[in-house]
Amino acid sequence: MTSALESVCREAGCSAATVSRVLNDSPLVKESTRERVLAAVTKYDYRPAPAGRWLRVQRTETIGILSPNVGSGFFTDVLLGADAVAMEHQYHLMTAFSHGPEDHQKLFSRIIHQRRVDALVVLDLDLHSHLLADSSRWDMPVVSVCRPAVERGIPSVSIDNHAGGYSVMQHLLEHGYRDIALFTGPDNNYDSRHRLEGCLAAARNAGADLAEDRIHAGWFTMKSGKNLMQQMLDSGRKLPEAILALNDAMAMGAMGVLREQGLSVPGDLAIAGFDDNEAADSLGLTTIQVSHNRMGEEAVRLALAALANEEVPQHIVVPTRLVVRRSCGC
Amino acid sequence: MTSALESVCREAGCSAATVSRVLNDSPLVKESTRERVLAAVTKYDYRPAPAGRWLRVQRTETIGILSPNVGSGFFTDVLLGADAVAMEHQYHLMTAFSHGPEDHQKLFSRIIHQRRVDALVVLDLDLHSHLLADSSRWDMPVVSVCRPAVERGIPSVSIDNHAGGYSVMQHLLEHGYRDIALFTGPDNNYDSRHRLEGCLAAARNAGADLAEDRIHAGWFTMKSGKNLMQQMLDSGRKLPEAILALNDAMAMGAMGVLREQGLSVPGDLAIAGFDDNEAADSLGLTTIQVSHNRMGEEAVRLALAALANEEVPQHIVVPTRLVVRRSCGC
DNA sequence: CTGTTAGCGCGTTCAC
DNA sequence: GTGAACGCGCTAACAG
Repeated sequence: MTSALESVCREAGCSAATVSRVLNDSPLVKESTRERVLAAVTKYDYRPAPAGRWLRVQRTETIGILSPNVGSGFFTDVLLGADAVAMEHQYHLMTAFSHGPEDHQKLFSRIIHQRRVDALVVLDLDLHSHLLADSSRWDMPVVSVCRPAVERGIPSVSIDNHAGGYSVMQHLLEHGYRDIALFTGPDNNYDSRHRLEGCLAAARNAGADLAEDRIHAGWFTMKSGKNLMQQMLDSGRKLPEAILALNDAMAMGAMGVLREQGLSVPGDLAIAGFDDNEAADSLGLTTIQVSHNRMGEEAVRLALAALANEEVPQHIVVPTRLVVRRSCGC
Repeated sequence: MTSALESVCREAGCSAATVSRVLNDSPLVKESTRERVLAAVTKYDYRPAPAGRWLRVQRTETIGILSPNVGSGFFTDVLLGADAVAMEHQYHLMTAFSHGPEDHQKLFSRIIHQRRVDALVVLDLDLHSHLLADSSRWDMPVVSVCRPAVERGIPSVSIDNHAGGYSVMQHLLEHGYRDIALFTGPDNNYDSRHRLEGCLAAARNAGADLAEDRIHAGWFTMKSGKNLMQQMLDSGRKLPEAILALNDAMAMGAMGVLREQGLSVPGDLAIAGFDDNEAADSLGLTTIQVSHNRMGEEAVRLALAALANEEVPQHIVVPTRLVVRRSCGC
């Protein structure tokens, strides 16, 4: 059988090794030879099969991206940033989604243990699970996004949840609101906890006390925002002056219920969120903006640096920014 | 060097060939041997390196997914459906994004010509570009999502834009609205054209004529929805009774402007969209729902079928559904 | 500078 | 049923 490579060798009058050198930009090739080879490569439209290279160099030059969180624009934004950086470095991304915590194990073994990729970026997975137990045996760089896991020796990229919580709370306080209700995420949720701490710190600094029974835990979903709002209305208790939802999805859910009840935002009640998701602008929602794009970029940079055996910072914090719209009363 | 495979062979007292047979579920292995091998595999945690397999079988068992459209939940939904089906069949997805039309060429050559994947699902790319010229030479199954390319011999998955346009328009007409403005996408946009045709058909059937100067072309972005709405207000012309935006993003933009101007929806003006995106529910937007998930699933099914040399349908149309909320006046 | 050789780790004959 | 031998396509090491 006459492969394309053989044809190229014949045409260029050289061996396969030289063709390989030319295609890999080796400096050890005479200019005239290089030109002959490139001409032959073009003529026969020769493209090296990557599997051969993979086998030889023991690398796939592919980065996997694993995520449970695909319902919102968040994932998509991170992915786009990650893709851009991977692209620059001739790397590819492979995506995989866990369809629930039970799936993690299966995914990890398929992706990590099969060594189908060189490094792994993990989005928002609970790395404190048993999977982490043998992280040292993975023998593969893993970067965590949104779940700092420094104590495990896993570099991570996260956002400044504390500062974000602080500044949005501070803004509401500056409006003069004192009776502020908080819709948090699950108690054990990393983002929720840190955002909450930021809020409480801001309240403390302003000499405002947040009543414990004004803190309501939800699930960071639109539906749970709806539920919390509905419960608050049903309780018959006086409404707070403002609601601070620790993510936009819950804020959106709450706004939906208020709209249905004929209550106006911010007329009857101010609202603020956290995330600055796609809908925030059209809803006029005051919120905290995070560059998800940037998170993806930093994550891939960390992964690539680790692959190159460079020193990598253990933890990159991407800054947040308050975006003031009308829902807070501005 | 003592590889994990050698250890397994020694432990199980057999050759590498038998280990391979066991791991590939070959029926030609005695049960007792199989058990010994599996035990050894577990003991040494042996996992075949895929690169060797890829090289041997000339397949990567990976499906690439290529998309320019990552700003909304749409992409994410399709990806999730695609992932689920790929997963079932032990396939992986590799993602790549074109950052503008100039990029397509580069991406195609990296992904298709390098044969890094076995098949390619292309989202929403303009396949009528010059890239299609040599589609027959790709020698790789390509499935198009959102851009039927039957005439090119490329199977595709798309939504029933015509029926969707028809039913949402019909609904507005049933409300009694006659002066209806349309916000369309770019004139050359496939979805926009077909949705528009559906709308016009519905109007025709109802004996309602749509004035040409009530049809405004935008860019399917929130911003362009804002602009069109603002222009309409600035023109001083009497507002229409309803606005039908041919995607939700533009409807959201329009609603944002109306809110700023103190106009109420549907009080002063009814609005409907198309897509049923994430924010549609909280905005109370009447719209057309499409199962993006399903599109991803069908696309991967088509790709896998083509890889198995099965007969594949040339065109799968995913149905749409009218979702009635409050913005239309219901 | 270039060619020859060898081997990456599998799956697959073809003997036995 | 099983093992030995081969080769997938490429690149690193060494020789010249």
